[in-house]
Amino acid sequence: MSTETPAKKELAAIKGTKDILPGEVEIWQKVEAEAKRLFELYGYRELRAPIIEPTELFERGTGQTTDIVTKEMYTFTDKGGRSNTLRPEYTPSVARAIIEHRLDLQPEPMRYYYIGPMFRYDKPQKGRYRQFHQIDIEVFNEKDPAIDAEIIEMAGALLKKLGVEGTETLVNSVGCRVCRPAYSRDLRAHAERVREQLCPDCQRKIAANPLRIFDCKVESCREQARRFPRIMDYLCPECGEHFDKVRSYLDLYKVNYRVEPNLVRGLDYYTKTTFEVVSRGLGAQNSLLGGGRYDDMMRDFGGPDICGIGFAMGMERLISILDIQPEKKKVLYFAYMEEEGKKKAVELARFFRQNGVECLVEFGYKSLKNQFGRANKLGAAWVCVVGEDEIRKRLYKLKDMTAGTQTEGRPEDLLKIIRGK
RNA sequence: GUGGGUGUAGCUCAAUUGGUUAGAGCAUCGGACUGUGGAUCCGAAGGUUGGGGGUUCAAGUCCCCUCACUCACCCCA
Repeated sequence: MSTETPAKKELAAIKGTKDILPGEVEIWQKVEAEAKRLFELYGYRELRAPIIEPTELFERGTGQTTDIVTKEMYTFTDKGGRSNTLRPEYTPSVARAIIEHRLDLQPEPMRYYYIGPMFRYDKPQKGRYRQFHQIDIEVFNEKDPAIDAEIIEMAGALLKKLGVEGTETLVNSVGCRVCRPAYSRDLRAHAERVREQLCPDCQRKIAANPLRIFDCKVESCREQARRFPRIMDYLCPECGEHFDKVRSYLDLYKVNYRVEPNLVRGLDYYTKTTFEVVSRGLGAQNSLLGGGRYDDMMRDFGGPDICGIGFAMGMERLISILDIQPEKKKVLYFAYMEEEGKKKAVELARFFRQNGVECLVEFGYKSLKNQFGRANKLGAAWVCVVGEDEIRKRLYKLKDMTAGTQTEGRPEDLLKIIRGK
């Protein structure tokens, strides 16, 4: 609105978003590569859905009553008057894609993974951003409890592969449409009876989300919560048996986990199994990944009656606790003299690149000393000198910047030296 | 949305009770050094002290507003 606003401010990345710059981006690439490799080992395939979806997809999928839908969505009206939303989570998009393309009629297993940005209009803090990235896993049409255990094991395998330590795996069952209503009713009634002993926050939660009272930090609330009914006592035979089997498969997979009866995920659609991996060192937002089963979503969308299960891992959170050094790149830097040298350097770089060597030719010619200085500063592994003598003899100098040694030879000879390194 | 903390050069930080022209290290660029890097020395550039208003002879410093970052609540990955 004001033209006097300083450019610095105008040009800043918007709140809750950030640039991932060279130097850090290599870590992201590494994590992405490891995740993809691992997921493919379990038979998962990448499914890339759009970043924007009809708003209704999340209203119906994520749930009308969730915080995500009621106050955190980036929603806008397009030129055709349609309401679109930058996806706040990925699961509804996959469900939509399956229905739209009838993937349930294909012979391939419906096991999908995806890595990409999600958007939630939250107030940013440690481990929470408005644009953040998730590694997402979805499996459809596998109702056997073995798959519940398998994806938990797979999540653990990825964390282990990346060297993540100090995590704890929490598992719970939230029941289904048969058994949960009775539990919710009893829990609410129970909380209502002791309303006066609860903090104002929890009094509000009685109506909104009574399960949340379990993790209040106020002592009086904790005291009361200990006497609240437990979901485990309400599970219907089907859910109870399912949960028992999940646990026995987790044991089979040798997964270390803890049953956390108060674990409730913030999305409406979960049924039966829910789980979460938390990590020390993440501050208040200690959930590294969370997921669960959602057996009713597809039917609710008017699609085939097939179940689903999945999890989402927060990449920013994951990377913030990783301690990995990106591999140092081996670069061949060209130092040349005069126009003739520059052209020859370009030509040589083409040869080396075709043979898989990363080359850097910078075009602001200065002194050789200056170019060596640049190469040193950039951490180049080698410098190839292209000057008058070299061009005349067709023998080029190659200096090993670490050892400080220099040899001379034809491009093919130099390539052998570089490869032998 | 609510609350706390912090905003000085690209980065990390100085600047006495409010008192001269806001400094230093690192990084950048140039030079010493015209076919060979790292070291050293010299020099340059870099700031509306986040922005706006107020108090004052005088504000980086005090007050108010605002913005950003950050931590926490709520909630979530």
